[in-house]
Amino acid sequence: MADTELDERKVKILNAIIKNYLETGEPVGSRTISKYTDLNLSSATIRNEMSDLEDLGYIVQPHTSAGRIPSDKGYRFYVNNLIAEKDKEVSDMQEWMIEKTEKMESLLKNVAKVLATNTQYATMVTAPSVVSNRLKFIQLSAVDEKQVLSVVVMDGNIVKNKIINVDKPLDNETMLKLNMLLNTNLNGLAIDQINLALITKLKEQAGIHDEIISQVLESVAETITEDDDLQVYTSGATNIFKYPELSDSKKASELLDTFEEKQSLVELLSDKSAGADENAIQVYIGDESPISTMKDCSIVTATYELGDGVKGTIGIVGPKRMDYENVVDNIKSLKGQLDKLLKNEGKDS
Amino acid sequence: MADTELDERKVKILNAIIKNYLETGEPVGSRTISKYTDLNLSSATIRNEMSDLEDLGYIVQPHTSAGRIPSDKGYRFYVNNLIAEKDKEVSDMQEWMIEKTEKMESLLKNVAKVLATNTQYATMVTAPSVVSNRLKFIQLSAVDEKQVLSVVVMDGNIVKNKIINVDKPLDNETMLKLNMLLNTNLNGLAIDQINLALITKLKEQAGIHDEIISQVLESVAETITEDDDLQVYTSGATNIFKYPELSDSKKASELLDTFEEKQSLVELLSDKSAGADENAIQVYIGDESPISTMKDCSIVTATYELGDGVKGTIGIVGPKRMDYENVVDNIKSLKGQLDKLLKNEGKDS
DNA sequence: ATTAGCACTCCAATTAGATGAGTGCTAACA
DNA sequence: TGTTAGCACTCATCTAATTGGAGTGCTAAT
Repeated sequence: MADTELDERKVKILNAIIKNYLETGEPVGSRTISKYTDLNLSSATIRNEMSDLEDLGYIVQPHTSAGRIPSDKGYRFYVNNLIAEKDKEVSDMQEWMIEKTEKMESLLKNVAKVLATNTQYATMVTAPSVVSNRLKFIQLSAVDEKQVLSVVVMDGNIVKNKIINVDKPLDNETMLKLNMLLNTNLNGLAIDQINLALITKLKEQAGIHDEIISQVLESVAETITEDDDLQVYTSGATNIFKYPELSDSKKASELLDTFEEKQSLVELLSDKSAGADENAIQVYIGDESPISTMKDCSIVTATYELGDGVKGTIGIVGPKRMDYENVVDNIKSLKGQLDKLLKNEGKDS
Repeated sequence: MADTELDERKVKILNAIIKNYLETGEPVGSRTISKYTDLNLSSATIRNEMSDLEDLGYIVQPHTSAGRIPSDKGYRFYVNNLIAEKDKEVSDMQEWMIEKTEKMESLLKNVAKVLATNTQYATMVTAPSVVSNRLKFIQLSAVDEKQVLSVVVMDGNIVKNKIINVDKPLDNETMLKLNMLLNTNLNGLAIDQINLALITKLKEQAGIHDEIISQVLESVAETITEDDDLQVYTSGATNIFKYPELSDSKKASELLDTFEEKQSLVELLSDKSAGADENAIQVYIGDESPISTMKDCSIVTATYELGDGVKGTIGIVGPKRMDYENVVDNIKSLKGQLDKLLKNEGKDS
């Protein structure tokens, strides 16, 4: 549709306006464009074209007799073209990051940090959602008379533990039996494969200890789903102060608040409403954002995968005039690396 | 010393000035004090006294012909008196918080949050330092051929795990033996009790598996000390926007940065230089702060204990005109609860 | 279709008063 | 001797008026 209403010259001018605005953050006038582009057109001509572009809704004037700035529609046009263009290459950088992959947690923290440093925007990364991730290992151990420790290891060496209280001590034999039972039946299963039938079967086999099994299972489920909703690592939130249009006290405070609160970030990152292609990079511009405190921002998100199921999400929040090109590149690169890193289960330590 | 250079009337006036400034955040003038206090003195007299107080360094004028605001020395005087006065009572509130004590981590997050909500300042809490904390339980398990999972449980149910790579698979028997060895020798020991002699002894007993033992021990040490330095939970950092004197773009950005970076917070919270009494509440006012970005803030910290050794620290950062009284009360109350909660090892779930 | 020229608009920065809270000092008073 | 009233003075803050300049829209000429 854009192709029909914009001729080539308008596209060029629009791009020039946006690029210039991305750099300066100031409204851009006709004279600037007249020189900035290689079109060799006078400012007057540019003015006419700009007037058209404004009518079409791609740019707006903050006030009469100011330059133009891109509207959300303008940004959208720019981004769409950009992504279409860039969808081939996935560069390899930041390899160094992989060294420090001791734990999922520190890995993700690092990812957020690297991304924030590279882009100078605020970033966030969700921990892989364990849905459709596979169990690798389960172990119960008696810590003392009344406490049992359950350790669950998932693919990708995500380890979770939980302490369960029991009424009376479990003897060694029972412990062994339960461990055997759990491992033989559950190993290699994805979470959503643990259904009621399986649970019933397990309980039967546990005999008089069925109650313990159910407690354990409950705790396993709990262990896994627990506060997965809350596992978001953020970094570079204070970068927003680098952009005057976001750093007035009220806006900055609200923004930083949502970054600290994290809950709404989870919702944002797990938002599947808009995007058709699950696997692609999502861009929310201004009002497109599902979070009201980010109406003046743009958000770029992408999901990374592990094994078969969809896993986690990385996201970047910045001003609308963010350097989409750089951001998309960075996210793609990181996404690629995470995919690779997490699928390769041999790698760990 | 303060007693010698300040007579009772000056103290009253100084207190009045500080209290008023705590409320308003505006420089306070002589007329205000003249009415505010029950001294029945004219503004002129107050002016004379204020002039004296300024000479003595307790208050300063932001500029000629403005009211006075407390200097760091003034705050210090106020705080010293305050704490001396309040050192008896430890109130009990926020009992509800205890319910959610599933894990140390979420507990501490909650502590930070509660404190931030109650005080409206920025707060931070360090995880208990495991030095001189006792080992309760160790378990090694083979996850697959090349990976061994080590789980370490400390007093207070702090659980840490780590995956160790091994060259060749360990058979069940060896595993059992190693577990036995580790648990019989190490359980109940504090970290600093695991010395070279003990390690040598363990290795000897492990026979041909001494290398594995040393790997495991290394990993245990690593597991425990790992990034304990980095375990700081913060909350309410954005509260600083509530205080105009801190919320100009530059200051706010720097402050929030140190809160995000966390590393310097660790140093701050583990700073033992100033305070004589380890167990008391520490107050840093303005320049007394070891962190340069907090020169315009005041910081209140306190340590909480578990078992025998010193444990973690809680801290509050706010404007110099913070409500010291409320803050101290809150910290004391929380400190008391944490002490109680963590010492009582029966409680868990 | 493009361009030069010009009047017009409006933001942003500057300046000039005006305001008022607060001080320091002096002189009078109890 | 300590306290108070009075007064001149300072200085941040607020308001309004002034200005400069960037940028536009329109028109007429090329």
